[in-house]
Amino acid sequence: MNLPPLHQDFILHFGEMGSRWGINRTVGQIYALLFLSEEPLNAETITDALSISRSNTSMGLKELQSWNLVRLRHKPGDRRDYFTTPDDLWEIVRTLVAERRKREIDPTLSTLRELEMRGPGGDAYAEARIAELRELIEMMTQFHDEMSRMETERLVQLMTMGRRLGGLLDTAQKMKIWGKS
Amino acid sequence: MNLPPLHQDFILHFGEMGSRWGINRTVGQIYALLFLSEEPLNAETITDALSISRSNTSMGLKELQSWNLVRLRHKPGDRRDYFTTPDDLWEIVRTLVAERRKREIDPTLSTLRELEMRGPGGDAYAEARIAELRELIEMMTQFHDEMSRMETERLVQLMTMGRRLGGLLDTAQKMKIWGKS
DNA sequence: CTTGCATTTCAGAAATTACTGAAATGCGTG
DNA sequence: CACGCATTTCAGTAATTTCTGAAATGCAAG
Repeated sequence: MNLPPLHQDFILHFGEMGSRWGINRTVGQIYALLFLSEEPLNAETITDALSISRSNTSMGLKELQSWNLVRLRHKPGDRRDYFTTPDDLWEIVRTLVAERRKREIDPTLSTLRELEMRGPGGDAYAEARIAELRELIEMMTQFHDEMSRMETERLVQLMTMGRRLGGLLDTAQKMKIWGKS
Repeated sequence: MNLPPLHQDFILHFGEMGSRWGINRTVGQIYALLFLSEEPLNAETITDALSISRSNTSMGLKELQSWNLVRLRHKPGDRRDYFTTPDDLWEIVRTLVAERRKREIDPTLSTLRELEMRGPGGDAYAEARIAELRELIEMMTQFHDEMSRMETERLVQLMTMGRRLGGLLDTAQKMKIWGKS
C-alpha cells in the first residue's frame, strides 16, 4: 500500500470499522479508497493501492455493488470499469440505511409476524414480548420512511434543530397539528 | 436445544441476525432467550436450553454485560447469578445505540479530527471529503443526543407523527420556533 | 483454613470467513 | 470468429473467530 499518510490512515481505520459491521476489512478499505478519490478508479488501481489480489478486488467490488454503495463509470476509449462513490454524503447514508433495513429489519419483521400468526401457545409473556418488539420495529421503520421522504435540505434542518426538538413537540401538540396515529 | 417451537425459532433467528452485527451467533441466542423469559435465568439454565458449553455461556454473558444489555439479579439463598433483559424495549434500543456509538462513532470521530489536524497536505479533495464526513457524523450524533434526552413517551409521540413531519417543519419554520443553529 | 459450589480463564480444536492464483468466462474489435 | 483484454469464478489455503473441556480462581459458609 503506497499511499499518502492521510489516505493510508483513513483507509486503515475504515478497514477496521468495516469488520465491526457485516462487511470485511478489504471491502471497507476499497470503499474508503474510493471515497477519498475525486476520480473514478478501476480495479487494477485499487488492487495496487491496497496491495491485495486482483480477485479479492473483484469480490469486494461485487459486494459493494450489491450494497448499491458504488457507481459504475466508463471512460471513452477504455473498456475497464471505473468506480466512484456518490458526491452527496446523505445519499450514502440513505443507501446504507435502506440496505441494512432490507437485509436485517425486513426479514426480522417477517419472522416476528410469522411467529405471531401461530396464535396463543401457552407462553403469554413470550408472545407479548414478541408482539411488543414487532410494534417497536414497525414504529421505527415508519419513522424512517417519513424521514427518507424528506429531501436533504429538510433533513439537515431537522438535524440542526438541536435542543429545540422537545419544545417543538410541545408547541405542535398544543396546536393540535397532529392527532392520534 | 429443547424449547417450545416459538422460542426455538425466535432464538435461531436472532442468532443468525447477531452474526450480521458485530456479535456472534451464541451471544445473539443467549440474548433472545433472556428476552423471552419473564424470570431471570442462570448460566446453567442457559447452557442447557441452548446446548452449548458452560464456558461459552460464561463468555457470552460477559460480552452481553460489556454491552450493558443484561442485568444481573440475585435470588435469596441462591448464590448463582441470574440474568434478565430490561422490560422497557426503548431502554434496550437506547443502550444499543449508545454502545454502538461508543464503539464505532466516537473512535471514528477522533480519527477524522486527528486527520484534519494534520493540515493541508496536497490533496484538497480528500481533505474536504474527510471534513464533510466529520461534519455529517457530528450532526447526526447531536441529533441523537437530542433524541436521547427525550423520555420514552415523547419519543413514541415523535415516531408516530407519521407523514406529518415535513408539514410540522414548515409550520415551525413559519412561526420561527427556532432560528439558525 | 478448608470445603463446595459457581464462575472465569485459557490453550487447543473446530468452524467459519477471507484471500489467492489459476482457470474460465465475457465481450468488444479487427 | 478468433484475439486480446478485463472481469469473474472457484477450489484450495490462510487467517480469524468461535467453541470446548480442563484447570484455575473466587468466594461464602462452616
